[in-house]
Amino acid sequence: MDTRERDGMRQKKKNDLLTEVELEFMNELWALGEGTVRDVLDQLPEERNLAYTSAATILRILEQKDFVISKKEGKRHIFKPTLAKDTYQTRTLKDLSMKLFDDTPASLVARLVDDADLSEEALGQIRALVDRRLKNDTG
Amino acid sequence: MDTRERDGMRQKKKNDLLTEVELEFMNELWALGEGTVRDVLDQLPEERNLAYTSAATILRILEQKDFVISKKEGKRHIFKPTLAKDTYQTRTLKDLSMKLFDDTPASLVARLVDDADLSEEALGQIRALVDRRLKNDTG
DNA sequence: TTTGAAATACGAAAGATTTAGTATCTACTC
DNA sequence: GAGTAGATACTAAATCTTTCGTATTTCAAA
Repeated sequence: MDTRERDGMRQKKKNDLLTEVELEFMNELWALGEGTVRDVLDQLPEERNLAYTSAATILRILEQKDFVISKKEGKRHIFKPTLAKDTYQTRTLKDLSMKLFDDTPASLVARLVDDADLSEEALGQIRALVDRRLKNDTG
Repeated sequence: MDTRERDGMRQKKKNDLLTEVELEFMNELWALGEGTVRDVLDQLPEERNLAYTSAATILRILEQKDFVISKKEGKRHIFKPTLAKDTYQTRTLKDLSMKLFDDTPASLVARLVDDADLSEEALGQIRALVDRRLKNDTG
């Protein structure tokens, strides 16, 4: 009934994307470089009001899923991302492009530049980025 | 303890993003324009193997969440998206930009054009899009 | 008008995610 | 060494997501 249960493959639903809360935590760790439960918790906005043990649980889960590793220093754990934010950004864009933009990245950018809210400045930056990349490839 | 429970606001956790399976279904509806449970089910890939009643449930949930409306025709329901795919694409990009790209769309595009897998063709298309938008704004 | 195939309505099991409580451990201070 | 502040380990409740079964309804053919 479930694909994963057949013929002994038994892979645990390749979950290479972060959940909402996991991403929230990874963002703090990416900003910090590394940190303890307390460090991450202190980065969260005032109104977040998350229990210390909840934060510890999230980090434990991130470690189980191999998004972070931890080393012990004294009595506390220090957590560090196992992948760069860049890498995860690329992965996410590929996924989004596939699921919502017919696997054509150009249409993703099309939607973005059609967005009325996009500033002239942002538009200029985008153009510069594309130009640079095109030059580097051909030159 | 939960923000939504305070001071009578009682808004049901503004959930303007689709879950994975919901998106899968909306993609079919966007492609079809509109359709019955059977129509959508028939669009899904062979190996998906989803029970008819499961599909019906997903569509019911989508209607509860106001992503689709239905009209009755004979004994069956015909479901139709309440928002255009374009609109949802923009919404998703805003969300992603905020959560993973420091709210700067340019850095999202930066990551996209830095992706080695991106074809020359896609890059050209992207450039054309940006150029056109810039011309339209200034001209 | 009976009846049967196909549709809907409803409920709920199973799994994933988010949050937090209780128990335990650890290092420092006295 | 005993006590304690603060950390981790483990368990689990609450909610959300995904899936499907059973009961009921509906239209149309015989």
